[in-house]
Amino acid sequence: MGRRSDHTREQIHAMALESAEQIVDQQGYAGLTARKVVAGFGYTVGTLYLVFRNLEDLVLQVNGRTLDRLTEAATAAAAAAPPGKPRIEALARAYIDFARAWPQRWAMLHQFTLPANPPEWYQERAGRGFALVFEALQPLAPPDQVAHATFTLWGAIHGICMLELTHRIHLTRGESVESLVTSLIDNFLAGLAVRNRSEGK
Amino acid sequence: MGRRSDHTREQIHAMALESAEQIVDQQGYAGLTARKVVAGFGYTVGTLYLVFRNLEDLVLQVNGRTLDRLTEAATAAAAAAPPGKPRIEALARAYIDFARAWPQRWAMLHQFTLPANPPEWYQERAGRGFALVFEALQPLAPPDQVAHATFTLWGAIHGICMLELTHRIHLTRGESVESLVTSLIDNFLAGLAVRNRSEGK
DNA sequence: ACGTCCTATTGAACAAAGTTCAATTAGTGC
DNA sequence: GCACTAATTGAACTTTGTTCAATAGGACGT
Repeated sequence: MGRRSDHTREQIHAMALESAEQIVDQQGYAGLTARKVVAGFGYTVGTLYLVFRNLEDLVLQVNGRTLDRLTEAATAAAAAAPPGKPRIEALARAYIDFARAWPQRWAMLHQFTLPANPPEWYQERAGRGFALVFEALQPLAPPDQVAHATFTLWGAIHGICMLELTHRIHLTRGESVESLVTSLIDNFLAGLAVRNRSEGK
Repeated sequence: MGRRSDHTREQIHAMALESAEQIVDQQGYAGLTARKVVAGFGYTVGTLYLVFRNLEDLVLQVNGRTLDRLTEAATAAAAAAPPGKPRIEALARAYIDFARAWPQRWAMLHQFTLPANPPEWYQERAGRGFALVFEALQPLAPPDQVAHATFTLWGAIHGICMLELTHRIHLTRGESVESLVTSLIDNFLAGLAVRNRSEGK
């Protein structure tokens, strides 16, 4: 076949991303191949390289979308919760729910080896989640410690999710991710409050 | 060439693991190929399959060794520190130091997709680090909460390490991983103490 | 010394992967 | 209807994991 013009470049670009997401959902990152992606929307392999520099580029963009959706869910959750501790808990919950709803896309975020110099837009998108936690922590920590506490909480919640979702350690008994994260937040915020009180004296 | 008998199967097995580790250190998990591994100690590709079922098997065993070494370092660190909070801090430090010393091997631990049913020995080795934290937390949490607290701390420390080592978020200013982990431990343990005191009333 | 096994090791061969690009063919305009 | 153009193709190349018939070199008996 030759010229078809059934779709614009933008449409092909979008269809490729969606096809890729479907494959990742079903077969994981390891099951993603160039030929499968294009077969998913009725084109052949050469076409993929009209729209992406290479497979790495495609994966990077899929991950970018995943980050966007995660941020979107987290933003909505934060807006619906009252400020203070409930909002922190809502953010954590949103993160857990997202990872559970899209386990393969979430896993790909971490399995993919970023190129040496990740593009600007990717780092920007990855950082947006951080900003959400930062805002939510404002009323709970002294101004000069908010950034520090944000990194700590953010990393910690992520790490706990990882425990469950990689099945690297099997949580027995009542140790759900929810209860782990709840106790982390409880203890961390309680500790933050206590330590500031005693320092204030 | 034909029969050489320069090395026993055990020796070839060991040389392959070492060669693989060297490649991973230099070029990362993505740079690891069957032919490179055997070329590293002067054999050809077929030989690899005499000693490993496939590449996945090899990677699993390399990861097993990495886990062992991490556990070893952590055990030594825990033994050298007095019980209580200092021991927790020593464990965290050992984890951070290890990840910094062997960034590529550490990264491979997480980039590698475990097979559907990971072998028994792998899960056992992955769980040993957990036991160390569990013991160290004994004097700091009520018996029925130690396991819970262990999962929380373990996950949290891991998550914070991930922040730095994947360069997914750049830590600016004074936010070293050390200071983040220290504040996590401080706040978490302080919170644990406070909440238990008030519940005891 | 020599020939005969025997098996450890080889490396050619295959399938499947990413990537490229000359050829092709369906639109577009005259 | 014809020529032109560029969107799309898919064959071709490289590199990968994996297999296995062929081979070469050691061991052993005579």
